[in-house]
Amino acid sequence: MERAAIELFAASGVDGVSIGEVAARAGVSQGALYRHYRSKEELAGNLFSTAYLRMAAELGAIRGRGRDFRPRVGAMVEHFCALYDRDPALFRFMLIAQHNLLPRLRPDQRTPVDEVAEMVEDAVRAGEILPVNSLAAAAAILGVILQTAVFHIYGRLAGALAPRAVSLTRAAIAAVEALGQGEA
Amino acid sequence: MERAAIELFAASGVDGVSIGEVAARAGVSQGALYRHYRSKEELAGNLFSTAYLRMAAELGAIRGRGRDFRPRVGAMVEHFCALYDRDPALFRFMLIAQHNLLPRLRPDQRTPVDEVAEMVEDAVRAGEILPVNSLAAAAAILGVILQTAVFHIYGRLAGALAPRAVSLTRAAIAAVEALGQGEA
Amino acid sequence: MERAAIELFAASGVDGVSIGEVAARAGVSQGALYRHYRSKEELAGNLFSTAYLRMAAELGAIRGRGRDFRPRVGAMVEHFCALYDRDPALFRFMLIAQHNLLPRLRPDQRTPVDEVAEMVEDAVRAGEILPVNSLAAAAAILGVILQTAVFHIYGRLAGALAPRAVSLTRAAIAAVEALGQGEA
Amino acid sequence: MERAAIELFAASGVDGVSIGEVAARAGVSQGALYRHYRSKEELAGNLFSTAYLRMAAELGAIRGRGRDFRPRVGAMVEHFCALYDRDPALFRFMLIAQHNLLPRLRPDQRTPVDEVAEMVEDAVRAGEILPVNSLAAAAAILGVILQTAVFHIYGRLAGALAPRAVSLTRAAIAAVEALGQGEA
DNA sequence: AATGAATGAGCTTTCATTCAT
DNA sequence: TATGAATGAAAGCTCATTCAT
Repeated sequence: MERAAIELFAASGVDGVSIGEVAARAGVSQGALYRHYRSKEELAGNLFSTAYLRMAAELGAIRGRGRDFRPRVGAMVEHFCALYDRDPALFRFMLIAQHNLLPRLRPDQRTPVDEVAEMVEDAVRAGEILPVNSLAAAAAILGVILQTAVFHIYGRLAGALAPRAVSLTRAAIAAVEALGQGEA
Repeated sequence: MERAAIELFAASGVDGVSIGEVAARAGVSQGALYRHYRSKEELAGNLFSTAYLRMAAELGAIRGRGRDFRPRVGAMVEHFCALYDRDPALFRFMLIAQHNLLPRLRPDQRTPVDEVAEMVEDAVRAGEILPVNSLAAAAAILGVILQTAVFHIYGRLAGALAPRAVSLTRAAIAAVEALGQGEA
Repeated sequence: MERAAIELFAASGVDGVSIGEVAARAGVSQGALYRHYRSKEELAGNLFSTAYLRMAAELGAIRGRGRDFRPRVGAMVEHFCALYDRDPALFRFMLIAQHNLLPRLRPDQRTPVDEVAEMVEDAVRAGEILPVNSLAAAAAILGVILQTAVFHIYGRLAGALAPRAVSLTRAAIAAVEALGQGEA
Repeated sequence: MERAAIELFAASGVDGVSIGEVAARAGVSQGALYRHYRSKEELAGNLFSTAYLRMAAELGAIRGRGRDFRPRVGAMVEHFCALYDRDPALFRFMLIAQHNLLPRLRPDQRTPVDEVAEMVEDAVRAGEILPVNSLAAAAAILGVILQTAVFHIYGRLAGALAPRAVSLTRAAIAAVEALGQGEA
């Protein structure tokens, strides 16, 4: 059921898919959906929150596994690539749905953005990189990764994302370092 | 009318806005909209195509004004920042709507992606940067810019985008150079 | 303008044609139609009444030209065939539109049905045919003619209607005579 | 639901009746109609096809029950009269709707016209009547019946149709025989 | 007098949601 | 508990009609 919803939402957007289509693809009745979710909005919101916060937790775990900036960025990039390769529909769903569903998160919930930004702050504190606005840096890191994923989704780039992980990591780090050089 | 539509589409997505709402905000009747656009889809599609292709043309003009890679990237980044600062609603509309509306473009129409990628190819040919997959490089450049804009939209970053143009340019160029170092 | 309306109404029915389509085919603006007719219903009603009452008047004239039953029936049949061959659209319009527009006629207006029925009464009075319900006889006469026209419209019968006039006349008269034999 | 639709369509034509009116008369919601028929056009089309093809099948059965021309015509006429008396709304619906809905039938589907025409061909082959164009003959037979029904619908003739069956049969046969006399 | 943009009511259709079975 | 028919509130769209120019 969740699978059916994610695939359809990824293809047509939440508003572009009816409950009937989700039920049909899931092989259950329309009414059955309402036993698990009180409304379509709750269905979409739950799916998004679950995936988004889980990604945040996984990035948090990566952050907890090491101390050095470069390997941490590398591990995060690899994580994004692995998720994309394993479940492009889920990835696309998150990219599309964030515009409508991000505001539903409670302000205290840790997001992937928070984790990336905090990792940058760690690196600044440790003197590994020049001082930099951590959110601006997070934007650069995520932008490099996500826009590459978008190009894969739209067919501009072919193949799996994982083979690009090394160069994406290098690009993300270079971008952050370049940002820092302006703060002097 | 176009303004009303862009602002509402930017706020709630095309599917999240009814023709009635567009008409009400534009101060005209619903029927009047259909004198100008044959359907809601055509309205959204026209608005998107116009803005998207215009951006491509402007990037193309920038490409035509100079030869050197770094100033060109700088001019493009500034162009994006200026558009964002001048019309954040239009910017947000393009970011949101691309997922549904990009497939409506004819394959022969030049997009911003094409222009950025070609600029990268120019630089490779001129020996200004190491050889690199031009689309991967375009993804890095656009990712750095657009994700920063997204953070502004969501309030993660404050103020205008223009002041960030210089450091964004540096970050974008650094990212592309870093990508090239992997191709050796 | 009237021509355009008749052709379109004949093809799709009055309700199936918009004022805009009539105006477009007539080469005038929509507003211009309202200078001549106060509403679409008046347009359709006027066209129908004019054609229908004119046909009645012409049948009345035929009735006035002779006394004998058989030649009168023949002249009427020929008249129907000629109208069909000259203007099938008008014929089809009358056949289709009567269901909606007949009730708009004033009860005192003489219709084709009245003329045919009265011709039958003349013949009964003159002893040319056995006594018969004149409306039942009119139904037989008109039925033979009109259903043949319908078959031409739908392509079941090909060519012009005029060549069938003689046999249709014979059939119509035979039907009336057969009706009369039951009244004994 | 079907009943409500037939009665309303018979009174005002398919285009003259809204789905809301059908639903109201049927005592269900508008949406409920769409569980059974995908569109108003499908509703009208199904009702027409069902009734029209059923009539064809019943005429076919009559044709199969006997061999001789006159009793067959009589049985068919009686069948039309009985249908009219039992369900004048359905009869009127078929008369009105054929102009729009006949083209929806597949060419291979047998219609009442086919059955009547084939019955005529049988009679010609058996030497019961003079050679005659079977479709022209079918037009005469159907015209005599249907135009009489039309007169009943419009109040020109009163009472039930069944009492007219015998004389209508005589008239129809006489008309066909008269047609044949022209072919010599 | 003619135009054609604008109106607003009404139409067909969809769909999230409910509920009897 | 699961189903799917029914609901009713919109939505997108059309169109007869009006009216400023």
